[in-house]
Amino acid sequence: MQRYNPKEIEPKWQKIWEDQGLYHASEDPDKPKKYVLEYFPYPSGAAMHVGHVRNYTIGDAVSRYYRMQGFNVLHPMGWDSFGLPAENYAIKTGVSPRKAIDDNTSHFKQQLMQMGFGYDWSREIDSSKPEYYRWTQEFFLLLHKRGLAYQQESLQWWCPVDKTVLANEQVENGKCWRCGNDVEKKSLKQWFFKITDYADRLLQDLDELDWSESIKSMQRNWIGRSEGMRFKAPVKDTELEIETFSAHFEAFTADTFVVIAPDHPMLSVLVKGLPEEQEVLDFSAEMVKKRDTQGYADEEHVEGIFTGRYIIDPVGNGDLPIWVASYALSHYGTGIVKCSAHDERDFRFAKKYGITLKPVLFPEDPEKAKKVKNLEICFTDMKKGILTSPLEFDGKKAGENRQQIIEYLEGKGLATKTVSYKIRDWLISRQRYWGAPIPIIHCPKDGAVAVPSDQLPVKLPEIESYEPSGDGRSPLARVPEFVNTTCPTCGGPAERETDTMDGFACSSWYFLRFADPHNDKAAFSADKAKFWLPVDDYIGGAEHAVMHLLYARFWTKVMYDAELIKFNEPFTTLRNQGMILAPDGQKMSKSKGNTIEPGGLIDQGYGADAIRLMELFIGPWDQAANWSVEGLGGTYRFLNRIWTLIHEDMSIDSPTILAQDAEVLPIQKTLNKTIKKVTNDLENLSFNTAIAAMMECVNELYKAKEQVKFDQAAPIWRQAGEQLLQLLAPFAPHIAEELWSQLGHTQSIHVSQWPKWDEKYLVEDTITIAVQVNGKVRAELRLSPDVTDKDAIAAAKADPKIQEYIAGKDLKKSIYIKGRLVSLVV
RNA sequence: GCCGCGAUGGCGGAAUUGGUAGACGCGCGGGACUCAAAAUCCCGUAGGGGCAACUCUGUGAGAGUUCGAUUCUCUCUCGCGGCACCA
Repeated sequence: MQRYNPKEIEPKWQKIWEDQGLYHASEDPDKPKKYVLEYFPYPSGAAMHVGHVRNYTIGDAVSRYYRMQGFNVLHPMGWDSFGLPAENYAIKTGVSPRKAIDDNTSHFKQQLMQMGFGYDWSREIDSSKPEYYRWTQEFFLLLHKRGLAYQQESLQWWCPVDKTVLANEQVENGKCWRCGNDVEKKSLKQWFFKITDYADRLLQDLDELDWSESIKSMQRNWIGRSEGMRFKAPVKDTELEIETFSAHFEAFTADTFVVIAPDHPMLSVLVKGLPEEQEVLDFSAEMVKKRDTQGYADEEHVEGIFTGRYIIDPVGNGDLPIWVASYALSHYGTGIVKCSAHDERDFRFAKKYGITLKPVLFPEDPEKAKKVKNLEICFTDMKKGILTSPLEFDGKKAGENRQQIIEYLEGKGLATKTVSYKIRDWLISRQRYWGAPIPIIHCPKDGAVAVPSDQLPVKLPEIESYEPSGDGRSPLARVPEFVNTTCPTCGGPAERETDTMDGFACSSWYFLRFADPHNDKAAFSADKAKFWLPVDDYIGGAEHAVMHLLYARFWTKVMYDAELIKFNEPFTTLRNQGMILAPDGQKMSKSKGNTIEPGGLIDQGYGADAIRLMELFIGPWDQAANWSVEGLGGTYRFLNRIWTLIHEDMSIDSPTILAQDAEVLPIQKTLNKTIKKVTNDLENLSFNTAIAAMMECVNELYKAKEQVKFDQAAPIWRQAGEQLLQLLAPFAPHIAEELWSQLGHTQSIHVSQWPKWDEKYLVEDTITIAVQVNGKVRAELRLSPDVTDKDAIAAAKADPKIQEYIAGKDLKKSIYIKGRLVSLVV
C-alpha cells in the first residue's frame, strides 16, 4: 500500500494549483464576492515561524470554504516593503534595500507556498516599486489638495538611533517602537496629515463595525474624546486672555488656582516683563527636559513654580494664581487648567506648595465629608458627590446634574461646551531613504508646491551611501540630481522635498490596489473597487490596533469624501488571531532561540497539512496558545487515519449510487451530522471544534468498518469518503486533493461544491431524556422526540428510580424541556 | 489607576448560549499484533468512597436569581492585553 507521504504529495499539488491558476479571481458578476485579506507582511530576512503561519492558515481556510460555497473569492498577497529594517541592513552591509527586499520576498513567498496557501499571485503587489508608490504619492497630493496635509515646525519625537522623527503612536514608553532606544525632542519642520479633522467620524463609525471589542476600545481610547467646558478668563494687569478646558467641571466653584504646561507656547508671553520671568522660564525648561528624559513616574513627585500672574476668574472665585506645573500637558485641551480640591493631582500640588483649597463637593458619609472639608482626603467622585455650591445646586448630586450645570454655565455666558481629543495629527515625514518620496517642490517664490500628477512618480534615486546625515535631513539631500529641479508653477530653480513618507502611508490603501493591481492609469478603477471592496474578512494580529487600522480608516474616509469610492469603512469584519507562543509559554523570538519554523516541521515529515490543522485545532483561533509538538503528532495521526480509511478501503471502483439500506443508515447519520457541524462551525469560525467533529467522524467510520458488511455498504462508503474529504479540504488542502483524485475525480476538490446535509438523517426515533428531581439527575428515559409534556412527565414519574425519590411526597412542580429533560420538584 | 478579555481534569480545550459538565486531541495506564521494537488498532482515564450496581464532591472564591447556573447579576482574588500625569 502507498503510505501517506506529505513530502511527495504537497509540492506536487502546489505546482498543479499554481499552473492551473486555481486561485485567480476575476470580476464575475454572477457570483457573490468575498474579499478575504491578511495584512501584507514586511518581507524580513528572518524565517516565518508557526505564529505567523496561524494568521495565513485562518485566511486560507476561510477563503477556501467560501469558494466551495459558491462565492467569487479574492484572496491576494503582497509586500509591505518600505521601511527602516531594509535601510539599516543596507547601512550595515552595503546591500541595497532593493536587493535585500527582493531576496527576502522570494524567500518569504516560497515559505508561504510550501504551506499550500491559495493566493492569487497574479495580483502580487510590492509597496516599494514605483508602479505602486506612484499612487501612494497621488494620495498624498489628494490629501494636500483637500487641506489635509500641512507642514509645521514643531518639537518632535526624534529617534537618535534611527535618525528620524516618529509619530506619537510610534513612541512606546519613551522608546522608539522599532529599535527600542530612548527618544528625544527635536524642533523640525515636518509634514502632517490632519487626522484630527476625522476624529469624530473615526469614533462614531466604530459602532457599526464587526470588530473585536478590544480593538474598538483601543481605538476609542486612542481618539480619546471627552466632553467638557471651556472657560475664558482675563489675565490680571495684562491685555491677555487665557482659555482652560475641563471635563470634570461640575465642582467649578471650587477652583482656587490655575496651572499651565511648562512647554506651553503662551508661557513666555505671560511672564514677559515680570521680575521672576527668567526664573520661571528656566525652571519650566528644566521640567520639560526632565519629563522627556526620565518622566515623573512617581506620582508623588509633581513640581511647579508660580508665574507671578493671576486670572480674574469668570465664575467668581476671585483672583486665581497661575502656576506652571509638571503634570500639565500642553497638547491636551488648551494646555491650561483651572484647578481645585477635587482632583488628585491638583490636590497634591496645592498641598505641596501651600495653595488655598476650597472643597464644594462632598460624599454622603458625614465622617468622610468632614475629612474632605478638613482637606485630609481628596474627594473626586463627580457622580456620587453632593454639591454645596453654587446655591442653585446646593444639596444636589453632581452626577445627576451635569447637563443642568452645562446649561447654567452656558446660560450665564461663563463657559462654552467643547470637545477635546487625545488624538493628534499624523506625522508622516521621515528623514530616511527607503520610503516613498513626498511629492513636493520647494520654490523660493511659490513656497511648497505639489508635484503635478502627470510628473509622478517622484522616483527614488539609486544611491551609494544610505547613512543618514544626522542633521535631520534624509540621505536624499545629498543627491543633487534629485534635489535640484524646477518649480512647476513659475519654472524657476527649486528644490525637491527630501523627506520620505511613513510606511503606514503605503499600507493605508493597499487593500484597494489588490482590486486592480496592474492599472497604470489610476490607483484603481472605480468599477473594480466597487466590485471587490470593502474587505469582507480582514485577519491579522492585534499589533495593528491603533496605527495601521486607524490610518487606513482615515484614508478610506478621505477617498469617500473625494468620491473615489462608495464605502466609508475599509474592513467590514476584523478578526484578530491569538498568538502562538513557544511550548514554554514565552513569545517566540530569534533572540530567545525558541522559534519553531514550519519549514523544519515539514522537513521532519509532518507536512503542511498537519501543521495547518494544528494551528487551528490547538484552541479557539482568537486566543493565544502554546505550540505543542506532541499535539502536532496528533493531527498528523488523524490525517494518516483518513489516508488509510480512504486509500485502503474506498478507492475501489464502485458505483456511486446511494444505497438505501438499514446497514448504511448509521453511516448516513454520522456523515450528515458531521457535515452540519463542520458547516456551522466554519460559519462561526469555530475551527477547533470543526476539526474535532471530523476526528469524531473518522472514529465512527472506523467502527462502522468493523460492523458493516463491506460489499453492501460500498457505495455509501465511497460517498462518506468523498464528503469527508470535502469538509477537510479548507484545512488540509493537499491530502484532500490527493485522495479526491485517487477516487477518480479530474477536477479539483477546491472548486467542488460544499456538501449539504439532509435533516432527515438527523431525526432520531427515540431520544434520551434526563430526569431531575430537585435539580439532580436521577434517571434517563428513552422517549419519542415528539412526546407531549404530559406523557414525558408521566413516564418520568413512573420510572422506578424516580419513584424512590418522589414516592409519598408532594409534587410541587413538574417541567418538561423538549428533547432535553424532565424536572420534578418535591 | 482606567479600558478590554479571561480563569473548566495531569495538559490544550468542548458544552446546542439557562437544561445530563469534561466532546476532540495530547499525556498516562492496560490489551492486541510482533521473536522484539517502532508503527498501527482496541479498551480505560475529573476526584473521593464501594467487589459491585451505585453514591457523594466538583467549572478561581463568596453571595444572589432559578425547578435547574460553567452560562445571568453583584462583590472579591488572580492572570493576559492595551492605555496611562488626558484635567
